[in-house]
Amino acid sequence: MAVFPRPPLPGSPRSLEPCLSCDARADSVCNAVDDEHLARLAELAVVSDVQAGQTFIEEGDPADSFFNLTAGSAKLYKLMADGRRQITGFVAKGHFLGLAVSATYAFSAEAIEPVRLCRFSRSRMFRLLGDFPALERRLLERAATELVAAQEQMLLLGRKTARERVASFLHTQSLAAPCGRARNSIELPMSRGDIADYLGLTVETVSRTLSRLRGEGLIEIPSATMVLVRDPGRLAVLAAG
Amino acid sequence: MAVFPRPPLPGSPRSLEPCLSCDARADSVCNAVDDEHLARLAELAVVSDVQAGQTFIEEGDPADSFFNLTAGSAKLYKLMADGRRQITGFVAKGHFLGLAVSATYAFSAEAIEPVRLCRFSRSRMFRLLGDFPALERRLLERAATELVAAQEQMLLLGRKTARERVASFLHTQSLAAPCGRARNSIELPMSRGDIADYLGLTVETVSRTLSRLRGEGLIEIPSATMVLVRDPGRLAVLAAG
DNA sequence: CGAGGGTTTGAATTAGATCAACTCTCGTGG
DNA sequence: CCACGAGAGTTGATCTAATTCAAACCCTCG
Repeated sequence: MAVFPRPPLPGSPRSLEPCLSCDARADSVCNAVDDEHLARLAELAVVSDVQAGQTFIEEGDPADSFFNLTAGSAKLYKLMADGRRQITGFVAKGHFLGLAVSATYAFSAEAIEPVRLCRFSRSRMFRLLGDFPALERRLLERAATELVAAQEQMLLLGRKTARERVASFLHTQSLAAPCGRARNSIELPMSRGDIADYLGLTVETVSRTLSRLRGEGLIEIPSATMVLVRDPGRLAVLAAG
Repeated sequence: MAVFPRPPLPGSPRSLEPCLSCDARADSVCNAVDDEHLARLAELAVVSDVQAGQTFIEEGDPADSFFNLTAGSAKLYKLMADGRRQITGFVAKGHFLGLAVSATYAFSAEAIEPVRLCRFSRSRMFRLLGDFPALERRLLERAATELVAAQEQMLLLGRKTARERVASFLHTQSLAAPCGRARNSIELPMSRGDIADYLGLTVETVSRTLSRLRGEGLIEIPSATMVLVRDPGRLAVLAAG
């Protein structure tokens, strides 16, 4: 459970400080803006906290804001009328949200762990973007990166077996590990249900598949939220099909 | 079979003309550049033609070029080692390709119908982009649009039934119809195999599902490459699940 | 006319879903 | 401290949607 040293006061006077000292800055598009101009960005940002389990973007709502996630983690998803859900991604510190061109959000977002985020007015942000080409470039790079990830996920969802999907997921998670964590140790803040909805499977299949991988000595599962990769090589091979 | 009035001569002197008179310009990111500056763009463009069935981007190859598709249509896809294929999108006139941030292409591209395309050196293009913020903005918009489409496709691949997938595909195709075509008439330049690899299904399932939709009076199939939507409303409902 | 794609249809098979039971964990309160 | 309950996770048995295997059926083109 993350604890925030500086609980945000809604409507509190904005200052440059939160941006300069933001520990998500290095991972974020914001670091395309140098210290001296950061104030322009900071005065647009409204910081807010979101509890675990709370939805902070609702698909179909007017897309007024950009978001920058500065702490915690969240899931992005789309829902069908009957409740079927597809999680399109998990996002962590430094991730930028709300690039949508349309007037409404194309997905929902819900905090998995307590989240802190910077909210920017879309219209003001767009105006600002004109003055910061480096920032815009960074956004373009991010979008391109996400597009590549999305294509990889389409391959997974369209063509991989359950086994390959779970292996791919573990493989990707182990690569995306925040540095300074034990090698081959994967933290899974999301539930099995979330993993299932991300991989286009059911909870049961995810659970069974994990158990089987454990039975084969590829991984260990010391607790439900932690996986140790015993054999990264074989896992990678499995993931690739 | 499209016939090009002006067969490109490789190495032919580049002029502004091909850009000014390009009939893909209206659909393309290029129209963010006004007439007087178009020359800057034109001098970077190398026009080339690609036959149907020919691959013009190979996954894993060095990503040296951007492409702008000015005629014809193509499929983008990823392959697994054993030949499984996921088509991540079909692209037509006006589509921009090759935004990848990494040093290599993340997907392959193959012409479905004869394709004409403008090739731009990535490095030169990026340099140029600095002088044309409107162009860069347009790229960002495109990327965002594609990201939204990709999320929709993930929902389809992860959570929709075969019936819903085929209905969604027909629905989307009917919306993306080039204007000036008969309402409710869908041209399908791609094969059943391509559709299957796009929807994460087999050829047989696609064929069976189409037949069933026809049996139910939702569509007509006057030829393999043409579908008439009899009941767009019910199709849309089906597509949504 | 016949060869060879692409497409359609049918029968058998199976990976994963569904349904159902059980376990584990963890927080609450007696 | 332990009993209890609720939710998440696991495991087993059955079922089914879609795949696989197999056989026509078309078009198109030489």
